[in-house]
Amino acid sequence: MTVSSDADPYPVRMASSTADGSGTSLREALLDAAEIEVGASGAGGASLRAVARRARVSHQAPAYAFTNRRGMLTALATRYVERLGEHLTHAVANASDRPPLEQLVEVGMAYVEFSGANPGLFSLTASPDQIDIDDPALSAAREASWSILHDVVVEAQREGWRAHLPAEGVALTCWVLVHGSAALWREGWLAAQFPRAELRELVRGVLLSVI
Amino acid sequence: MTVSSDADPYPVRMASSTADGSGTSLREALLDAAEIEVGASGAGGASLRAVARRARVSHQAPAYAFTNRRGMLTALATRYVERLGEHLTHAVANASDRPPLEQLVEVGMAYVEFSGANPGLFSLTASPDQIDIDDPALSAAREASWSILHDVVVEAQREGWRAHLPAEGVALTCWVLVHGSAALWREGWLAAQFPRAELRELVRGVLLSVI
DNA sequence: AACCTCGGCTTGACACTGTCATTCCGCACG
DNA sequence: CGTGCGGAATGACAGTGTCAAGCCGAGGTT
Repeated sequence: MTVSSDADPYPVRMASSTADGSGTSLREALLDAAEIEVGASGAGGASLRAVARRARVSHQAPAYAFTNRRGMLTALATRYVERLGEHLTHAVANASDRPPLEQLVEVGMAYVEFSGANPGLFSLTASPDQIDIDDPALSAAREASWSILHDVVVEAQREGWRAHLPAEGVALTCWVLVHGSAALWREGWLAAQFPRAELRELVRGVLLSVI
Repeated sequence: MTVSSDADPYPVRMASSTADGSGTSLREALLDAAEIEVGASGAGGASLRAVARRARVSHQAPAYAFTNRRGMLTALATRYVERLGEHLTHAVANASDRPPLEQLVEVGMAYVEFSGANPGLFSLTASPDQIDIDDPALSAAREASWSILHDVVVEAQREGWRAHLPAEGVALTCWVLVHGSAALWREGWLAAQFPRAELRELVRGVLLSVI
């Protein structure tokens, strides 16, 4: 049931110095394994030992690298939020030649699409009992993503859209809309009321009804 | 570390017939225990055996009653959503003498307040890998809660508010707003940008900016 | 060259968990 | 009086997270 017999348990170990840029250190390899594990078994399904097996290291290596299961999942959530930020940045760049309000919709769509493409990681990020939501790196990644949306809102306000409202409040409303849509979809609330609705169309409708 | 020595392991067992209304059957007692457990240890912290110990039954009783850990958590999430519906109903009733738009705000506030008062259960409901989001009872409870909000929206539209838009879409937008606010708050996204903001004021602002 | 040191990883152990299989027991019915 | 039978208890087992200890090779010191 497990692996075939016993063939060289830990085949390769690279120099740990992590100084050169040859390959990512063990932490990155473990996060890669954890991401696959989360994608396959859900947010709570990534066990330290399963990750260790996939990365072909000892069962304690992930716990040593991240101090904790919680630490490992927090690092994974952080990486997800960082990549979310990159995704949003690309969305803004791709729509840079269009009016700011359409850029805003595009950012929102990118947010929802990215969460829909990574349901396990999205749920993990939404599991305060599995990760440390006060982790500094995670908070920094969140702020980076937030600032992207915030800048687009400021740009739209410069064109007169809701210019009389504070940018933080407007950006928060937009953030709430896209995050709420993604969360409701993921959690199954929309299956009954909107059975055949595509997430993309649904969010576009919600966004446009407010904008 | 565990319980003190060994004093009569399973003190009381009531007739299982569940026919009369003396006390709730074992299922309800187990759900009570599970709710305490979730409140203390988070959504993922409620183990079958901890629930069994708290309810003073054998370690297998919860699994037998709910077939599964997943089944137990699904039943708990269902009870949360049912109570959420009751809470929303009360909020509507308490604001029945006010204009529909204010009723709408009150329902939204009630939603957020209820989730804030039960953070563990809210997170549980938002954990698709721990519960069965397609469970019929859970879906029914969701639809009941949804219909409350939907009715308030219809009432507001009857007064002319967004009367030209489909009620489902408007209600969805409101739902997304309140759920998104509650989720972002719970998941720690707002701690950095809005450090001293109270959830209640924050949601009121978001709701009013859209309405 | 021999020795030490130390960080990164492994090994071993333990309590705890979810689930399967089996057993127990009170109660309605023949 | 048996006698099923269903709800619950007991036993067992593989997995899991984490603590503690051991290993081992690279780098410095003498």
